[in-house]
Amino acid sequence: MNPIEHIAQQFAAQNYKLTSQREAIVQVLLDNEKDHLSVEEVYMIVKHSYPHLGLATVYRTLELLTELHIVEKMNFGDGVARYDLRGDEQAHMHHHLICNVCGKLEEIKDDWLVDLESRLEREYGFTVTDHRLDFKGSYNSCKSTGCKKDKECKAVS
Amino acid sequence: MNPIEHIAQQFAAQNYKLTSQREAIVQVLLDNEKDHLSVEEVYMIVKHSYPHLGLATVYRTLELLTELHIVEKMNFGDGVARYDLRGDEQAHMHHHLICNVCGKLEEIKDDWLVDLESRLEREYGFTVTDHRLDFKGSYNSCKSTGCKKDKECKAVS
DNA sequence: TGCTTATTTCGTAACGATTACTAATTATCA
DNA sequence: TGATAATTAGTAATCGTTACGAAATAAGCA
Repeated sequence: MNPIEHIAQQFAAQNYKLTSQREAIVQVLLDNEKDHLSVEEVYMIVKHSYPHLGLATVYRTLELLTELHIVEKMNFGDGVARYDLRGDEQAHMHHHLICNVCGKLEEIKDDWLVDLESRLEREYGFTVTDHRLDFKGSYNSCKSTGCKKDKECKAVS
Repeated sequence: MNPIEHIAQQFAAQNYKLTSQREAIVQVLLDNEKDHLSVEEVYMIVKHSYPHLGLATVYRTLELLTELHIVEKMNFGDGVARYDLRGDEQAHMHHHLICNVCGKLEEIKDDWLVDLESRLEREYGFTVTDHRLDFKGSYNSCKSTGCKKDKECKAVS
């Protein structure tokens, strides 16, 4: 089953319709899976395939996708909400490196925290459903080569 | 040296003055060290000791305290910035538990991530200067007793 | 002490992201 | 088809935050 079909099923399961507008927005997220797009960015991109789509619809759709746990809403302190598609299995394996020099945001998928989470269960009586782990710092290569000019670097702040 | 004096030194070291308004704001933070106050909350509290203090001054002062690394600015997804005094040594030992049931926010000080951070250094060539680790989930006691009525629980969202 | 200059504060206007609202459009289904 | 519900578009309103100009306060110096 391709990703769109899978998402369509998740919509149907909760009695929501995957309209053409919503599908266009989801497609933008799929096409930019590596990024953490803001509403405005999604809006600009989706306009290419769906010129008449309204900004409020992007807000509403991303909110709905968040409720359905198809995307994760995040905030990196730059004043705008950012959204990230997330596979069901990745909830506990999704971390970030944020470079102070170039602003690049790298996503890391690893199961670093499972031990900690079972420890929270034991020692704090706290059952973890989700977590967030961001590291701020700098790539050693950035510090030496002045990576600010690198076009690959996309600042988030 | 008491905390206010220590902070006064940090101000002086960067050629800023610890005015009476700034001192009143810092005192509010010291008095509520366990909480993560928003600007509006600081504003409401500081009015008791300094009725004429303006909202913009609270914004400016908290911004300045952030620059001086005396407080940490955080965002828990409830649409407002929150601020937390932080000791110099705590940068890498400062995590959160956020309860989905009652909204309580618990602060945990532990050195859980030092191993991970040295691993990032080795495997990613990334030097960590700061991190953020939030766990969302629920206290087992909350789930069973309906902790929403507990006055200790302070919602953040 | 007085004068000058820089810093800080105050109140409010402006800004930008987000939400709310109304009318229009589209889908559902009896 | 016709009635009802869901969705969208466009825009006004809201809310947290920032910017701005004028007034107040502090610092430097003759």
